[in-house]
Amino acid sequence: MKSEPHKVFEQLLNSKGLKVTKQRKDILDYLLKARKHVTPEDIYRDLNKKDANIGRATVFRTLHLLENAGFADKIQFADGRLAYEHKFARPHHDHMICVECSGVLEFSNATIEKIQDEISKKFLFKPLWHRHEIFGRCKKCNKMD
Amino acid sequence: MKSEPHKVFEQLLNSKGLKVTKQRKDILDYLLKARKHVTPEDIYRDLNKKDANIGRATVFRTLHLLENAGFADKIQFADGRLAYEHKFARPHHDHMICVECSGVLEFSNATIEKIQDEISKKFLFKPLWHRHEIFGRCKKCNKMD
DNA sequence: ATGATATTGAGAATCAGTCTCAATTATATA
DNA sequence: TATATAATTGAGACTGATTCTCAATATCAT
Ligand SMILES: [Mn+2]
Ligand SMILES: [Mn+2]
Ligand SMILES: [Zn+2]
Ligand SMILES: [Zn+2]
Repeated sequence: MKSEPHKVFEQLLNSKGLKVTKQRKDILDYLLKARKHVTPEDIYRDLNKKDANIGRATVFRTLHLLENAGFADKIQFADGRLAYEHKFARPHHDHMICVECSGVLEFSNATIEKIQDEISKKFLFKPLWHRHEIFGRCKKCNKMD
Repeated sequence: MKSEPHKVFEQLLNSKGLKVTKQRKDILDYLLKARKHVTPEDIYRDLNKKDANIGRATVFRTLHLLENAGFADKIQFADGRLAYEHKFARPHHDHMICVECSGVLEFSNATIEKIQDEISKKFLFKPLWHRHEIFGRCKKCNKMD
């Protein structure tokens, strides 16, 4: 049984004349099953632990594909590292990122989103996407100092 | 006559047992005079046009120093490039960044800032800094498509 | 002026990400 | 199913940004 996200992804590939490959399916799968934001290197390492070998280039290519299609989003830790999460059946949200443990808390606030749109309009700026990241110390890391 | 920011910077250096060097003064000066967000490479290139030569390493080292001291902030363009601006007598603000021309518009909104703090508190997250960047097309680039 | 110490720039090293290209794979069609 | 065509792949070279190393130099307290 093929999950809904896989179906949707394959429809996208078909509609663009792209091919449904094992690598693309594996990477989407990995993102769907991940419980946290994962780095390209996580994906590369973990998928190569199993059977198949998959190239780094393919990991990056596929992440870009998913991102451009609106199926994945990225966040950036305090040290610059990028991490991805899938967007299937997940509403938009922003992040609080711990500078100690790189733990991520998610939040969303309708008022903030509304004000953003008003500001954009005022400046005649056409917003495409945004990132709103709060860096600090999570509850746990705060206690330990 | 030494400007206030230079005085403050030198106080910081003294208080940390660091030395007041020509390179550090030149880089601060460059930031103070820049009318826009500048990249490390901008600084490196322009300062080397004149007399002195200054190493790339020193540019990065000094930017980190200023950033950690709270005297400079960075933003990141859609393609990942970093740019800096000084924070002397400039209140906090966030950015709208054009994905076409990398032009930057600045905004600040007290309500958004307040809600952020409330959210942080709710999650027992201790915020240190944040970035709120809206990517899209500026008025000019929007017209041209 | 001297000496202790911090700073410097050149260039090597690192790192994430991109590019190249020959071999492989997916898919449409017969 | 076999074939033809075009997209995809992984290895590894390459890139650009940043960091590191270290011997030479500059700063500053004395
Ligand atoms: Mn998230
Ligand atoms: Mn700004
Ligand atoms: Zn933490
Ligand atoms: Zn623009």
